[in-house]
Amino acid sequence: MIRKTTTNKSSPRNQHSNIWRNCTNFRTLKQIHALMIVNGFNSNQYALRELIYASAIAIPSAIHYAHQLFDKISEPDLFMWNTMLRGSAQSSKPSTTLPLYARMEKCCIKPDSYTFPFVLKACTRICWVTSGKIIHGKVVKYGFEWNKFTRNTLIYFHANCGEMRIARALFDDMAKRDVVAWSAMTAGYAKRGDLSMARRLFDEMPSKDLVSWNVMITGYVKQGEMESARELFDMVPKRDVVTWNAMISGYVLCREYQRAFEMHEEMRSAGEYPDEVTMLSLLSACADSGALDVGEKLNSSILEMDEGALSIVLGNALIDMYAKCGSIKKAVQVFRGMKEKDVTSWNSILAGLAFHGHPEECIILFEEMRRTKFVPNEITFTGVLVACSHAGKVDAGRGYFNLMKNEYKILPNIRHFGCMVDMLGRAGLVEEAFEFIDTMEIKPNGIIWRTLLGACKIHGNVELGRRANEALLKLEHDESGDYVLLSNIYALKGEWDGVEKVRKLMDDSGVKKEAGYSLIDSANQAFLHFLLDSKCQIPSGNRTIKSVKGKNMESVM
DNA sequence: GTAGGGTTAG
Repeated sequence: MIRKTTTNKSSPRNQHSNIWRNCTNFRTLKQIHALMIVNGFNSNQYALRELIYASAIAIPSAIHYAHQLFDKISEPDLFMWNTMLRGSAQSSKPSTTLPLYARMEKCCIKPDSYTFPFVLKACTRICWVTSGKIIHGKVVKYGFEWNKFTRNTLIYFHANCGEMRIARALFDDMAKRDVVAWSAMTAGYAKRGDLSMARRLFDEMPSKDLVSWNVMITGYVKQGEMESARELFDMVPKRDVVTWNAMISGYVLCREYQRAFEMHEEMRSAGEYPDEVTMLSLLSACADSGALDVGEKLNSSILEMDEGALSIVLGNALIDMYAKCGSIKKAVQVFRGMKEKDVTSWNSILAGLAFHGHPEECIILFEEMRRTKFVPNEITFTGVLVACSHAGKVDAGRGYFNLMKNEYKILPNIRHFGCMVDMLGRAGLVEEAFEFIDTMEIKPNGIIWRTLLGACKIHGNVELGRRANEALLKLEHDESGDYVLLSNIYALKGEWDGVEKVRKLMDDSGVKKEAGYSLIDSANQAFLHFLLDSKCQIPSGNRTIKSVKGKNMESVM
């Protein structure tokens, strides 16, 4: 048995209403909605409040439905607006919160003390610094800066987005600092890697609760300081699932998979139930270590949860785990069996096929994806281009590369270029690969030149090989002399693991990765106008959202 | 009906 992360919280009103108390899943929700329409309650304000609450908060998977319902309500009240903001902020798409708030302002609905904590939570989750600062201004304008909840959320926002000075000023200027404010500051220092400052706050806190302990433990875990984390873990007066998850994810991060698995056993013995997050950590441990047997057991546990309803994230993690453990058939089976999928589900299976010996199937499945509503992203194309490279399909690869740029407006990143160079090099088109590098909008990194160098060796092109080698040496001399030195030291000692680590470090940091851009859709126009109204400078025509590592980042304006 | 901690794809 594992417990689901999201609990179905009931509003006080729900407790008085049997029909809503029984509304615990999407199907029932739709039935109740149908009953409302049939019985003429679909314009009753209280019934609508319940309906919005159930779809936006109580049943997290229904948030999309909540948005559709909400759009049809002619004059939603403040409670409904706040409920929608709350639901959006905690959903998988927090970026929908700000356009919603902008619409609220446009409708001349005055916010109350509940409004801003939700909006700020969204800004924090997606690190929308500029928008969050504008919201901070609104908080002051409407006079909520002294509201305890709002102020704590503001501190958390600034601390989490790297503005420790602002967070500190807000914190110092508080009449009564509660444990939430202390924990927010501790988390902020820990996040920027200042563990000694974080620890000082943690030790100075007048009182600590479970969350403060978890914040400090997580701080150590994120910096790989597992010994300190363990020390606190042994000292903590009470543990919850988050405490266990922090430790498990820490051991996975520092590749101590066996310890992570042992922690999981220990956790169950202590009577704590794993949740979705525990499972995600453990599945990634299986994927990285090839522990198929453990992965299969986890799969069984997951299926016991919630009458076998598999969440999208867990389905995605299972696909990845099976693919990386060499069980590609099981990976496809999980993918096919998923009732709901997202773009990550497609990316997981496409990458699984591409990287584990099934490039043709990857390409076929990608064509299937294009026939669905799912829009591929930059990660999708990494998988597809790898598949073309491994299958030797040069024409298809060139086609998909252009499709990505022209149809989906995705700027190719260093991995995409790497795939193309690899593909051309493998096919013996070394000269074309060289010309291709010349056309790159971003500076080639070590991987690109090494790939080309390898191809030149195989195909016996001495002249181009020499040029690739020169470029590689120049790059390493210019940008990563220390890394090379370090790498050589490892190599001298025969520590090839170290060589690989340094090389990875070089390739990850040596090249400035350009962010991909995508257009804000028309639904977000209200948000744009909101930003413009807020005297935020946006150069004309620069209506962009940056997409970095799959996460939407707001424009830097 | 409000705030803080843990998370999957290259």
